[in-house]
Amino acid sequence: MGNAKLYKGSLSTIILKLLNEHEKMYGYEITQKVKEITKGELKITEGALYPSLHKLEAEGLLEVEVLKVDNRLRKYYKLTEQGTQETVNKLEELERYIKTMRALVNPEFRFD
Amino acid sequence: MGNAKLYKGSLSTIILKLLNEHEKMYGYEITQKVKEITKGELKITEGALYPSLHKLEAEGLLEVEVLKVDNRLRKYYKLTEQGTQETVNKLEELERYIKTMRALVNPEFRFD
DNA sequence: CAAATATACATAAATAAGTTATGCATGTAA
DNA sequence: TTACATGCATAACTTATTTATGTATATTTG
Repeated sequence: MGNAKLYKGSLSTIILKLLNEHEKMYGYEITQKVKEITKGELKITEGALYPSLHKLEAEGLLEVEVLKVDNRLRKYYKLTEQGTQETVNKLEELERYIKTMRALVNPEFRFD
Repeated sequence: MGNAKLYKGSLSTIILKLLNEHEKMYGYEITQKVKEITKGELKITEGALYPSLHKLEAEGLLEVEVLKVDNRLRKYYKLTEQGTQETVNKLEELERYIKTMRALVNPEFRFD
């Protein structure tokens, strides 16, 4: 991903959340959506995206439907039930991560 | 580190920030301080910590002073001037990361 | 009309940052 | 005397990326 090393580990969270919001998306669409939402801050590379999608599918979190649109292939992904559950977990993990990092880095946020 | 994969990439930020706050710390002390501040949420493993400290030193961000306390060795690390500057950068990166992730994951936080 | 750019997928080699396991040494508590 | 805490270190392995390619079609641009 474009810039900071911090994004390492957050790609699957991003994918799951976008699919949670959009019901059905294909790979290229995901890269564009992320670029748009983040105003170019984050650019997902294909070398990261496609293996990640395949892994999520293999884990049973996503299911695929291949369509031909304008004579081009598109593989649409959507959340399985398990995927929807895992999305909740990943989002909780992200919030916990952010809280923990704030506590570490921002002394006035420290837990009581 | 203990739990989520999200912490990957944030160790150097944590180390630099703690040294920014404490002037001078040794490795074991850092692991304990992190455990304390995060209430056990985050446990830094030695296999991650020591290589990271060595790398930061090699990059000129930290300098070392070896002391013998209670007949045991301690390697105290402190920020160099460059290290202080890099701390600012890392903290900015962290804030930018958090903002970007919030925009992605929390639609009501999306940028205008 | 040719060339570049956008759309759409994919994979392989290399890199980075961790985990897990292990090793050494001293001191203290059970 | 055995376990646990303090204190450092490294090597082998794993995982998630980056970088570099490859294929193919569609559209824009000079």
